Amino acid sequence: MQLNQATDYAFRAVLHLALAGTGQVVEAQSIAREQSIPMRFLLKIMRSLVRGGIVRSYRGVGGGFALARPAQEITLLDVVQAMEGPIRVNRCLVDPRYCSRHWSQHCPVHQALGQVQSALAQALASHTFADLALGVRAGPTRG
Amino acid sequence: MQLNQATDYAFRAVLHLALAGTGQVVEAQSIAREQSIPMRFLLKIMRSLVRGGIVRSYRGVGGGFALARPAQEITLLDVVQAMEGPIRVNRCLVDPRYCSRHWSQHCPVHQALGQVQSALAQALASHTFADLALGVRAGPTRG
DNA sequence: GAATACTATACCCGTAAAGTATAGTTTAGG
DNA sequence: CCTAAACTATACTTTACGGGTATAGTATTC
Repeated sequence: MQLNQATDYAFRAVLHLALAGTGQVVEAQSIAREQSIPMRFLLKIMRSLVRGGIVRSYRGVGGGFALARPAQEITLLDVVQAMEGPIRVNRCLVDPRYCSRHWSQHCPVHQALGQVQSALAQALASHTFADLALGVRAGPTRG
Repeated sequence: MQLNQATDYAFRAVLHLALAGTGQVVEAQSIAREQSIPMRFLLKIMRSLVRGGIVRSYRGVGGGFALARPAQEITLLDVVQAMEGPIRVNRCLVDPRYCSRHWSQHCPVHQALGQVQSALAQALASHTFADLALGVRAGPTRG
């Protein structure tokens, strides 16, 4: 029940780009350095974010990465999904092989977890990187 | 971002006991058989639930397991915590070693994930095993 | 006191997380 | 058009953990 390290790094990287400004190209080198992310691992992460349509990449001299759309249109959920695929609290929610034990179609655990999963997705979707960037600029609020 | 198999089994086991009735002793053998859980693995799981104060165990001939308190006082959250420890969406929320990158105390990612985690805990806590048991008895509702 | 049923540790194996390495492709600029 | 900069693709390594099994032990009932 935990996000993995790569996803956490991805949050920092996207926030970094959001702070630079939408469309502003930043090279991996500087993201890695300032966010303390191992360079090669960051590049791997960035490729997932590119595939997910969250950032754009620019190759060659003067290249780098930039947000593919405004920060207020990128949520935590978008990043989690780009990094880890669709969220699923329990594989039984998605793979019928794991849900046919004894109650088959009408399993109450299944139903309850479905609601939990929706709540989780909604919570993740309610935070945009514009909000987060604001949080940084506003200074310490120690939530 | 997924509950593990042991936790899923634990849900089934606790629900099984809830259906038997609070205080009603059921032996592991029959839980394992009816819920399709490997016997020895189930015993391991039950020990976590005992430690977590969710079920009581009875040794010796005629022994087994029973809910330690009424089903309406046991939530999905209780079981998750008994099985996996306190939920934490990101280790940075709990281990300062993982949160001091660049923004140190006032990290906006940290704050946002804190809210997500609260939402998740609340969603899990909103389902009791009395509710789930009702769902079973009510028959297929296909949520 | 023997059979039953849970307890405690410790072990095993496969897979995935986390990170590294090597080779390749695109682009800017001289 | 060649070179260096910067991302891409793939594959590999290492470690940890999930999922499960095995062995020996302890309590309880009859």
